[in-house]
Amino acid sequence: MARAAKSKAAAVTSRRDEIIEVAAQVIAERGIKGATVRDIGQAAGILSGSLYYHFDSKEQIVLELLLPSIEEQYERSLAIRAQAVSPTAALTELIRTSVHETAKHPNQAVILRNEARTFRDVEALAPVAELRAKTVALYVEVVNAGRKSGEFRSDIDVDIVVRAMFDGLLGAARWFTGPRRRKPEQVAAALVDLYVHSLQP
Amino acid sequence: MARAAKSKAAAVTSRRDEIIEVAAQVIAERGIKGATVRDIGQAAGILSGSLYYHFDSKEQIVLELLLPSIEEQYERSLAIRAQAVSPTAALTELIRTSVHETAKHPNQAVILRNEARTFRDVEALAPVAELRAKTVALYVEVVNAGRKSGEFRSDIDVDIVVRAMFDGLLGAARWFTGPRRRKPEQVAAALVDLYVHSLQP
Amino acid sequence: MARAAKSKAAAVTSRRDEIIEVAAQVIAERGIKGATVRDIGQAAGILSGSLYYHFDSKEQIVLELLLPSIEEQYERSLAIRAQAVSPTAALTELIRTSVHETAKHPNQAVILRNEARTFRDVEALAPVAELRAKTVALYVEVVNAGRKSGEFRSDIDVDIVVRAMFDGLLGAARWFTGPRRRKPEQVAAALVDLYVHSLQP
Amino acid sequence: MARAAKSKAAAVTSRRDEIIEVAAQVIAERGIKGATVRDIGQAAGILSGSLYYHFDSKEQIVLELLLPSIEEQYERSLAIRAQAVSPTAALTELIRTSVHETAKHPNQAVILRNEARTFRDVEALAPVAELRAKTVALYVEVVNAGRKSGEFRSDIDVDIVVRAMFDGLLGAARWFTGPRRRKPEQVAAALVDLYVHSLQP
DNA sequence: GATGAATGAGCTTTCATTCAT
DNA sequence: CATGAATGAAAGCTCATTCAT
Repeated sequence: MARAAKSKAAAVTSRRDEIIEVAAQVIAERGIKGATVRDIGQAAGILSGSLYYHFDSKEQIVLELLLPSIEEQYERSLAIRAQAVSPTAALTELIRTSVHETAKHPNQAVILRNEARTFRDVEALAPVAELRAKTVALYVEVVNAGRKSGEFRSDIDVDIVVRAMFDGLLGAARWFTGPRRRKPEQVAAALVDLYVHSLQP
Repeated sequence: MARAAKSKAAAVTSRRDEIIEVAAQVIAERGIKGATVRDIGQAAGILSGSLYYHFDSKEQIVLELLLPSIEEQYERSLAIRAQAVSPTAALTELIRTSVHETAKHPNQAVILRNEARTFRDVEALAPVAELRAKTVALYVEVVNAGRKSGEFRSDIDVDIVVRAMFDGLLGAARWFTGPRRRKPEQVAAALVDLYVHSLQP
Repeated sequence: MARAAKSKAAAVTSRRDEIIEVAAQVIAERGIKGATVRDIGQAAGILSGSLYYHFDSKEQIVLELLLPSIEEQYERSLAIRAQAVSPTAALTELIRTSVHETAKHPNQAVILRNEARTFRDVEALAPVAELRAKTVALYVEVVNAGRKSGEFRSDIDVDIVVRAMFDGLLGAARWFTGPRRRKPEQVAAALVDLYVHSLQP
Repeated sequence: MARAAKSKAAAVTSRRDEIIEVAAQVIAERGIKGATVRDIGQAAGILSGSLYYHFDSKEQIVLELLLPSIEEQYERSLAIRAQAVSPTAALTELIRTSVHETAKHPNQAVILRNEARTFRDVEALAPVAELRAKTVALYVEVVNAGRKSGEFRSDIDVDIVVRAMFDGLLGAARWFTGPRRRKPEQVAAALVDLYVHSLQP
């Protein structure tokens, strides 16, 4: 009976989570506008109308599929900055964590990369846009700290550099899907090297 | 009369080009799927149906709006590689040109960045996808040449570095639209510095 | 100058008639609804808008293209009935004339056959429907006369027989267009034989 | 309860079939091009968009509405030819069956008569055109058999006669719709008499 | 007489969403 | 929980028609 209860509880969350996982894949492939609720339903093995038993709207599915992973990422980033012994160590760890997170949730990363405009325009997805902005701001702060401490070059345009870095990180999902795969460590190492090296005097 | 003839000649190409320019802006703002032909028509000051006097389909508008600028960019890239005195000079010039091109056609750049998936999936837009792939390949070749010549570090994953670089360049449109603008030279300099520096031993 | 005037006069009617002839072909091929004014214009070598210099509407083109030939046919039918020495001779001549007329204007015949419904429904084309009805009535009268005179069998349902005959005649255009052509005399003979023979005791 | 189950089972096929039946009527009245999906939806009591829950396209509706009845007719024709004791008997039965089938599905017959061109031109409707051609061919074979056996006159142009016959049969729907109705037996008898009589020496 | 550009109504189709069963 | 059927709004596109040049 403990077993039954457990599997029941598991199943309860599972159905929603299953749908979310499947939706992430479909939406990563076709975009938010391009992925229809029929597509999502079909991939989940139910009719599109049945999705509305689990979710209030398509937007809500998108939100629930993105929010946990970027919240987690943002909180980890906060922790990293708080605990890091130096800006260099902080940035290194931020990049590394970002890449590993992307490897774990490549579909979410793809959506995040491609639909920034949607997050700005669709009311319901504002939290996503907001967390993204906060994450970028955090990167900027770390780089600025490095400039002050002398670890990073001072003759750089921080905004431009950080945005370019961010764009590079957002594209990393490419290495964890489809053909030409890489190991997360490999990608993380390459990007840490690229960006940290470029900031050093 | 020379003047009249001239303005007449200008008007001949003008209507189509006007529409294309306006469409680029609308589509950059809302995406290919998100921008309706009604939106485009309204921005151009005509009814959506009237667009079909000038173009066969929405897809054709997208194609005509993208193809010239990426063709130009690709051909310039070929010329740069052919004429550059060294891989370092070549890469520097590639980045600089890319940024300036982006500054000249920011809407096209935004679309190019956000809709890569669409180019792959929509038959009619295949030429765009193809040119993009060829441009990436050209960057890879230049970086590889630099590694062989010893100008660039040999301990890098070229694919990862070039893709990250490309992602950074594709995002540059952000600095030429909306608020927080930068001068093209400034952005070009920052990105040249970022990427070339990171490749040097 | 007589020549010039003549060729001018000829040209004046010619343009309209040219268009009508070309329209007949296009409409026979694609139907009244299916043939667009663009199609017609293109076949005539002008833009669709230019058709409206010559005609008030698409409907008017259809009307002008059909009316002359069915008016002529109706009047000939009247004359035949008036002059014929017997119902058998009359029917024979009606069928023969109908086939030859069809051979001369196969496109009109095709339209007449396929769009009877349109003539009923479209106000402007009412004259066509009316003339058709009158022609059918004339056939009925001739057959009835033959029954009274004893030349034709009296044990037939005149309405049914005449309609079937008419359907057969309307389909004759098939032998004067496309592949598998026949000579008008051949078709006329075959149909005279078929229908007259079937009416004889 | 048996009753409930039955009506349920009936309802299962019912919705699609209801729509098809209603579409047949609307399309017979206005033609394939002239009948809009809105017309069909309205006649079926739903919005046009809802039709697409049941069918993929308007073309599919047309196909499903025609195919069963002409398939049935073709197969019956095959059976008749196989079982008939003589060409005369075969032709008699072919005509009789055709008329009764037309009486049962007058809307389909009207469409079949008026839209032959459409079946040729619209890819999706090719099966209809094909079956029609095969049916005509079958009639030709039967008449040819009769000529060889001496039952039918040998001095006729078989193609012309059979086509005229076919045109007459296709028009028979007129007697089963609107005013001036006839009983199927009456029409069948009249047409059998007309065509068989005309073929006999 | 003809063109080029546009209108406006209407077309087929798509899609997020709702709801009785 | 899920289905089957529908809604209603909106999408891309077509087409007869108009009109200044």
